[in-house]
Amino acid sequence: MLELAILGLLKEQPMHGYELRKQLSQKLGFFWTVSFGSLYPTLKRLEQRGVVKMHAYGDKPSRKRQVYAITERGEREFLELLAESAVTRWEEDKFPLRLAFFRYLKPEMRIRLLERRKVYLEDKLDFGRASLRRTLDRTNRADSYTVSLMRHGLDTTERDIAWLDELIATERRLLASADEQPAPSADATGGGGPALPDTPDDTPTPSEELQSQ
Amino acid sequence: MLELAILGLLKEQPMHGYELRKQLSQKLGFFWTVSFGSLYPTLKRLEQRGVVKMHAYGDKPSRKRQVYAITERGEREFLELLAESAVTRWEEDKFPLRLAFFRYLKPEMRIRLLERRKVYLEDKLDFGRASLRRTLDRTNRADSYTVSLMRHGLDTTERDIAWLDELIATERRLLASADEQPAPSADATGGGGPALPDTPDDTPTPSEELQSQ
DNA sequence: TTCGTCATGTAATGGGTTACATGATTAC
DNA sequence: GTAATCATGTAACCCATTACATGACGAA
Repeated sequence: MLELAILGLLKEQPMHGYELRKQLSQKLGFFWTVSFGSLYPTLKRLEQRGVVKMHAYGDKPSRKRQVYAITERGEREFLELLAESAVTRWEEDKFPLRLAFFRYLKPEMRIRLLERRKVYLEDKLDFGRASLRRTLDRTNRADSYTVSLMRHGLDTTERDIAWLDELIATERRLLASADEQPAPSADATGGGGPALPDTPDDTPTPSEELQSQ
Repeated sequence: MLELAILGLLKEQPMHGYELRKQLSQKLGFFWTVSFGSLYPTLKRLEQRGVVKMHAYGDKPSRKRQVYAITERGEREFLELLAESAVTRWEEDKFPLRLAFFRYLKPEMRIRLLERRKVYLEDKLDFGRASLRRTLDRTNRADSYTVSLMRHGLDTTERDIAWLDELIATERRLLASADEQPAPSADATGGGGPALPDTPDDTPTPSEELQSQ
């Protein structure tokens, strides 16, 4: 989780730890934060693994500032992490982070991940509905708090799925319009409202990234 | 988290570990599960702390079955845990569990907790809105996935708050009607639809539990 | 001069997980 | 007889946290 986030941010530009954390709080902070006690050791681990490399500024022990940059190996690992590979406990909390870096994936892969997520949520929904039914059957006077909680949970999951459906639909439209006119020029997405322009801030090409190897 | 859940379930009836986990999956499983590797050590810890006590059935090393029951100290600690005390990282994931045991709290305490939760969610909402604004301002073409994610997150939080408001309103109504006729008899909640009957399955008194000391 | 924020780190702890190991009992 | 489920546990690990420690720099 942390590793993916670090690599994703360093991909945009080299940074030192403190700055990294600030960006993390600003860009991903609305659903996740990290402490320094976790960040610094992780950076060292990443450096030893060779996915980032560090350059220290400031000769004195004071005024030190260790700027990290992503390496080529790092770029590769980032994409692997992002796309799937070591996926344990698939989602629930990790998914938003993935989505935040979706622009680095090919549309096909995006759709694949979105649909996987959907399957997961639908399973959750089924399980939740079964739980609710069981709870209501088990006794004529089920605990009202639990019931309310379950209903609200089901509600939320349903909305999550609907949201996913929108994302998937948009993605498909994008894919279709890209097929029509294979020229990778800008504003090919059409005018409509909630389209996904798919253009990052200050990062590589909008249409044809991914898969360094 | 686990401890609260264990105490809450043992409060209903004594059980052995395996059974405990099954109940956990059935009753709270729609938002949380535990592995045995976590459950058994926790039970031992709880026993050493004196909040549960164990009675082993089956003399041979085989056919063993260790039934745990909550102690009086356990009852006290349970209520403390449930009501607040050591509240770090207040909520987000712990709140649903609390709610599942809300019937053991006095209405006043319930309202207090619900409102605290609401404050937390409102802060989150403010923070989220600020993040979104910042993201949209920072560049004319913000990353659409992040934006969509943020909007959906805000949406979800808003609905969470609305749900909380309902719970709070119901709770207040309950409190008001209890004030009118101080007799703690049944069906004093009124007829209406989404009222909270507040009656557990096979647990103590419906209106006047809590605060053993 | 004191406070906030920049900047980096360590140590202890928390709260779980997965994988492994063991063995009895029940259902097919 | 064999597979699923009942039943308990241990060891290694994961991924984070909090609390602590250090020190420079800029602004009030």
